Amino acid sequence: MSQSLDRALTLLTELAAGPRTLDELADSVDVHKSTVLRLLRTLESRQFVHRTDPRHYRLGTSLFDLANRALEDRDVRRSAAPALRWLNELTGHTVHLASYEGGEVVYIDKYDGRHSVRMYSRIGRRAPLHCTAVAKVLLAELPTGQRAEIARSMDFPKLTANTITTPTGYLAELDRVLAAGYAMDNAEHEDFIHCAAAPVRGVGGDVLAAVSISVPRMVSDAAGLLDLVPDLLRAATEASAECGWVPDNNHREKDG
Amino acid sequence: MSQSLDRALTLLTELAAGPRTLDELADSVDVHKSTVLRLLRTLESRQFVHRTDPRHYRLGTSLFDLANRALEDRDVRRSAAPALRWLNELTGHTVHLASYEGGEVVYIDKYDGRHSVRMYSRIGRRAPLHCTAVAKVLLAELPTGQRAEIARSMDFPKLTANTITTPTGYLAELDRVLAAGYAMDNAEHEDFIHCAAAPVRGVGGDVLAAVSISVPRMVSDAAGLLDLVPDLLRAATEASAECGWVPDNNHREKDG
DNA sequence: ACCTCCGTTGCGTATGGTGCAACGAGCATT
DNA sequence: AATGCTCGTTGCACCATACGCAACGGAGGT
Repeated sequence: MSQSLDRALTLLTELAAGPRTLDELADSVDVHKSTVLRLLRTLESRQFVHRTDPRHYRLGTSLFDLANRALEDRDVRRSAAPALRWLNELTGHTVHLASYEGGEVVYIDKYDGRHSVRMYSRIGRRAPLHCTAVAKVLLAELPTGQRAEIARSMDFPKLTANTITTPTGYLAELDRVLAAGYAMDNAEHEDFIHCAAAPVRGVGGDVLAAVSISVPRMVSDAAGLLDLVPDLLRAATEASAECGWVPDNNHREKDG
Repeated sequence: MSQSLDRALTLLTELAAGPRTLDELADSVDVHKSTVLRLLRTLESRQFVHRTDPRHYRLGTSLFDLANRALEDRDVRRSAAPALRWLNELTGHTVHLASYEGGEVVYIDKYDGRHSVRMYSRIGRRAPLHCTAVAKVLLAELPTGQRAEIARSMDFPKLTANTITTPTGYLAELDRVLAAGYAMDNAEHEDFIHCAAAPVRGVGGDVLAAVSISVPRMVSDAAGLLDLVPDLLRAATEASAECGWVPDNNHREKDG
């Protein structure tokens, strides 16, 4: 494990929170500032960081370039984009695309809704597993053993009155999602927002990603959210088709 | 300058182009694969890279998180978003936001148009200085000496029939931009697209960013593009207002 | 004009990163 | 089913490299 690289990554993470001075960075990594200076110089030469004035560093252009290049290469993202956009324009609500990788659920695309509500999400941000509709969709079709494993090792911080707080409760919820073909987040993450999510499938029928729609509770109640589910499913189906999915037969029996 | 860090950054850049195996990466950095393996492990432990299967690495979630977090913190971007969105929905064309930093012009936001034309741009990507409307806007108001300096050190690859290929031609163009208050890219970058761009100003009246609108030539000719300029300027003005700009008096005289 | 605060530099040291070579798992080929 | 290949992985010994220290110098404030 490379020490200097690890420190540099810490620096980048720190810089993501906003511009920093050399001293501040040295404190946060807890090494001598000359060391930090060298790392910063290397990062700067590759334009991963950038100094705005002599005393402040911030993240540089290479980082944005890299991240967005990689995002664009995600086939799901590109293929799903038109359907997401359609859903967003049709309903006016915020639409997300998330995928499961490396044990985490990550937002890989986002279309802001017309209601200017403050939303916790951001492209690249990790979504909590226990209280988001996208996570439920993405985990629901994993093998039963793996699901149980994940549920056991998860945290269940209670974020609202409705948050599911136990592994068993969560596994039961995943079963409901599996049966319904879509997932709900009944204000389990934030008090004022509820969501619905549906799977985007690839060639083999496996879940590549999850589309979700987030609606302020002030704008519509549970019934109103349910009314949007057909549109959500239509967008998800269209996105799946773009990803090569062929809806030959139902695949719900295949679970062992 | 840190050797291992530098190598790691090369690895990240390489991975941005798509998934790679250990050997491929070792070749591209030209070091022993065991060394690459260690670097990758460090990157993996911080989730900057992620292995999809035992043999392939790709960029990980931290990178997306970092980049987009930093992007969101850009005040210009957040402040300009509503105006850009408005312009995008009104015209149906692709809208960009770009800023000048560290000697480069970088796209920091993008709203896709309804015409599905292939566009060279991407958030985080660097825009060529000599043939894009955004670059012209961002460079136009720099001090004359700095402008000349930049023009001298620039490259002028001829990309289309209309590309400006000389420093003097470019400086003359910047003067036109300064006088007009907006910039055009008359298919100087790509044969089939032309653009117009206008400045977004901050409290002091200085140019924080540039908004641009890109239109396929198949859809509208030069006159048609000009017709869009008032809308473009309106969006830019609105974005500027959000950034704290107060249009007290014209500041065109202030140039020395 | 002084002082302080911080970024910067040179240098000696030993830590941490490197390449080597051998191992082993997974896959394809016969 | 057995063999050979490819490619990721591990342990080890060496020395290059990244580290901390301490002294320097410039900018900004009082």
